[in-house]
Amino acid sequence: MQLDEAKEKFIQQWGSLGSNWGINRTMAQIHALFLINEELLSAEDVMEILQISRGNANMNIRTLIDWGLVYKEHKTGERKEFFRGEKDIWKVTQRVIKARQRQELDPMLNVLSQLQNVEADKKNKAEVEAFTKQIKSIKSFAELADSSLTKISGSEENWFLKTFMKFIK
Amino acid sequence: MQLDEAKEKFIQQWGSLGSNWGINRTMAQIHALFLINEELLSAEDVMEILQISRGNANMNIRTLIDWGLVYKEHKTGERKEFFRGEKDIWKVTQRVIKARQRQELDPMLNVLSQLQNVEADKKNKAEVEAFTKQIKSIKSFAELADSSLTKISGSEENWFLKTFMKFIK
DNA sequence: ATAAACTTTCAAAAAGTTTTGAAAGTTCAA
DNA sequence: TTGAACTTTCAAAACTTTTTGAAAGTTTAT
Repeated sequence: MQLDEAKEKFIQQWGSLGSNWGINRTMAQIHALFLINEELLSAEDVMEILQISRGNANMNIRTLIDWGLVYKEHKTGERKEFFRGEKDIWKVTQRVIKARQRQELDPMLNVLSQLQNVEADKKNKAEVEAFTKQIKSIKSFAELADSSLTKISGSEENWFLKTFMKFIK
Repeated sequence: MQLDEAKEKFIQQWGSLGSNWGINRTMAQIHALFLINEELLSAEDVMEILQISRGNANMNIRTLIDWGLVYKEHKTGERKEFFRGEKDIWKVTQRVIKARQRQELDPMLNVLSQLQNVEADKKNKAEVEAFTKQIKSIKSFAELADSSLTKISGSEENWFLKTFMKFIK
């Protein structure tokens, strides 16, 4: 396979992976581009390489910066902003976990807490009890997942490798 | 909060969680309904409770059965098919992991393998080397994730609890 | 203070995904 | 074998999300 073809294929695959996981395709594609691109790129470069509009490129680069997956950089003598990607796939994983944990798990835990307080009356006592029990079990699990993810996203790669290497036997 | 309101809220939240993670909203809502519903339900019941069409209900119930999150059951004397949900949130997690691993991680690993064989020529030797190195590192990580997930999805809840309890300190 | 060079926003358009419901298919009791 | 009772399919419609690009905003060198 030729290098250009391989790059294209990687970008497409990463894009479709993202889009299957609720991350917009273009954002994932821009991220893929930065993962395999050694040079600094401007917003304009990204627009050209991926054939996307200015607004789209800008918005998604901003989000990638927010997530800590892309860094802003200045070339001396240039007005334009340049960007480079975080290349370390372990750091990438940690930052994606962090962003999505805040976005999804936190609101879920919030709702689950609210749902633990359901009023019962004579008629539906048993049903309310069953509901409350199930919500409690889901909430406990979500809390376990939450702290596991927090631990993972705050730890050194080395710790992770050691732990998981052991644990996958 | 009243029970009905709480159920409704849970179904909505589970639906939006699903839809943020690339699982269609209705499928997640049907799943939520089965998570908190003790009785057997027919396709018709699901249609009525969630106010969705026959085709939609049928298609998503089938997928939930495929994933191992809903079971088909027969009531004696009834022609109609009835369904009940898997209630154990740990089993639910394992089965979701398995389904999505097959759907997403396997194709990704596949593409990454292909991308390791890029032809270099005089001109772009260094660039090809950098690309191959990065792909290799992404692939190693994906393989680690894959085996971790396989281990998790094949293990007992108890093992999981013990391991993670220890590990979150 | 100006204007050139850039970045950001946002409403409308396009693209993508999900849902509907009528029609086709299947199953089962008689 | 029939037909009633159900399940499944699929093309079109509805809905949701993403993308565009022109206009507004910002920054910087002079």
